[in-house]
Amino acid sequence: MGAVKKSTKRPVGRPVRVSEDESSLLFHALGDPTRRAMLDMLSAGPMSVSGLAEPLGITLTAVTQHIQVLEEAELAKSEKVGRVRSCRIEPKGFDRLEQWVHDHRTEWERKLDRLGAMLEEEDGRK
Amino acid sequence: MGAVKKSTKRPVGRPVRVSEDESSLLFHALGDPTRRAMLDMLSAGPMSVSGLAEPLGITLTAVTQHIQVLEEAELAKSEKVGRVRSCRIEPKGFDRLEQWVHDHRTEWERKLDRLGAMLEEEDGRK
DNA sequence: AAAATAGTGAAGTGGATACTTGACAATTTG
DNA sequence: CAAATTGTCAAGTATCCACTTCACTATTTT
Repeated sequence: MGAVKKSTKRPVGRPVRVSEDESSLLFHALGDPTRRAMLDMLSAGPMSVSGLAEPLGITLTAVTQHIQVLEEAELAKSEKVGRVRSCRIEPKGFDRLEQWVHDHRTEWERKLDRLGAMLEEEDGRK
Repeated sequence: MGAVKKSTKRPVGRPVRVSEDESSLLFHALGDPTRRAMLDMLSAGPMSVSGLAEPLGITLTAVTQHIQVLEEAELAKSEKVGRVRSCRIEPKGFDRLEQWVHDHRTEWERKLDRLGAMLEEEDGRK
């Protein structure tokens, strides 16, 4: 029986998710059209889970799951009053998105300007 | 032999993706930390696939796949010169993100202001 | 031309995700 | 209280997705 070889191989398949950073949570939450539709509905005012579920044509359970994702991203909030869970938009996540856009605009755009200049130079040289 | 019942059941499991809208492509692309890291690297200037792969500690294949996702979202562009594929940032996707944020800010924020007013009213009433 | 470099394509792996169902719990309503 | 309403929990399913490996092609370099 040979010694057990210490596997040097990297694991195959999707890497284990250790802990998700805020940006990933945010973009992931917004990446689903159903969730974006929910946010749009909520932009008209707070709604119950069933109020959201019916026009979307999905089950209450599905809506609850989506709400959870939105809450993790701080794009929505919900609280239970009686037997009804009332959902509403929360601005935090949206603010964070704006912040991200702002931060990266400055960072990338400077480069893009430089790039534009480079391309113009090339064109001129041709 | 009974007639084959026309299944009224909704299909179970993840719905098959038909065609993805631009927003989903965009948010999905940005939802992955590796891809965001790639964009940050590219913000310093164009890089080859292997140039990206090495510091990220993933295979060339993985990088190529990520680049494809970024290209679909119009966040990056790449072209092959000789045996090297040179990748760079493309502004279109980013512009679209800004547009999305802008559109939804007006739409949601109006509501949030109204909501804020309502809450203040409630507090005052209490 | 041989060897090294850079990338591509197809196929596979396993965790994540977007749903469902069905059984149950809690709150209203008749 | 019984029935209806509203939601929750646990578990299951099909698909997606972020990787990998391996075999291969195309371009430099020596």
